[in-house]
Amino acid sequence: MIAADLLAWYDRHARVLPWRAPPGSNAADPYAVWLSEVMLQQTSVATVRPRFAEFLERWPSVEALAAAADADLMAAWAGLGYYARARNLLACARAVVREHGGRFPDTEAGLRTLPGVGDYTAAAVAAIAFGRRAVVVDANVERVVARLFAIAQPLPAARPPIRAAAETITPEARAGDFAQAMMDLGSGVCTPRAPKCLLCPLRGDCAGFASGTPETFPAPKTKAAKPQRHGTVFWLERNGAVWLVRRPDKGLLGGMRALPTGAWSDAPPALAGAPADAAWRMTGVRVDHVFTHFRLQLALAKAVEPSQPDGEGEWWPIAELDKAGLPTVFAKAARQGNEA
DNA sequence: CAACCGTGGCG
DNA sequence: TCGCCAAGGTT
Repeated sequence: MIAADLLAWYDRHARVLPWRAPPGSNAADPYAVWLSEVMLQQTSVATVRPRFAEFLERWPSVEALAAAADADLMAAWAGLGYYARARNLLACARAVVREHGGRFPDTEAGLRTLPGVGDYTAAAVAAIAFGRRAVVVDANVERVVARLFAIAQPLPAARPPIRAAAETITPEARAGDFAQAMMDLGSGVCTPRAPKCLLCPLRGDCAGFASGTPETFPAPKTKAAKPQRHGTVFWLERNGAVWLVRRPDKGLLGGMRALPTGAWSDAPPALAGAPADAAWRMTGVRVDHVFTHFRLQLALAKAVEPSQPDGEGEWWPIAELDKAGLPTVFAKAARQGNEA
């Protein structure tokens, strides 16, 4: 009995995580569960742990979060990546307050209508916060199930059979614990490489283990090479302050505060796109950064005492740059721009 | 369906 | 050093 064996293992080995209800308690707060699930999308537990605590202290309820200023929320999310999550987080909190009286929908279908809540998150919140039976499938569950049933097709073709198999082992009772147990198992035992099968409570029911090569499931999807792109980042300084802009809501680093940049191209550019007339100096500093689907190298240009910059922006005190909420690539550029 | 969208840690 | 990977969602 896979679910019973897994739940017994979970009762002994569950990770203690701040967004989980204390052992023996059913007091999961839907707001905290939802917030943690959004933060955990494609983001490691170790990264989320301190940021979750910051958010929950600063915005203890969905009403408090819904009342946050956009700029404050975006700055608080800086460094976590996938910034559409932050925009959707705010839109979702406001929808819950305005359209649902401040209470999260308690069904998978109701949750699924909220911004930033997809199939996985709707199922996870329904199961963990509301005790609903829901089939929760994330990357951990995909791997565990592909091995349990020795599903050999490559992703994403393997998703429908994986989901069908997950459906057959999801219990009616304790569906939230079952989902978290599957994720704990995938994270710590049924790992992508070198799975620890000798520690696994499901070893006896695992077709992948029986095959002798459990680590080959699921077959990986082929990944495209990352192209190299280039651009210029502008450090514009006056009276101990630097000129910052806000990026458009859509696209890369959307909605985030940033240093001005020119357009990006396939080859090292010059000063096109400078935010003001000034005695620009190419510093020779290069800022390298890797995004999900391309590499970027920014050449750092620097100037002081310019004319009034073109367009919208703000002079930000250099001594307080750590409070500006810059995405990592611009935090790196700013640190080097200040020294160059 | 596939492209787009960040970042940090680890082997 | 570098590729892989993570509690995915949107278009």
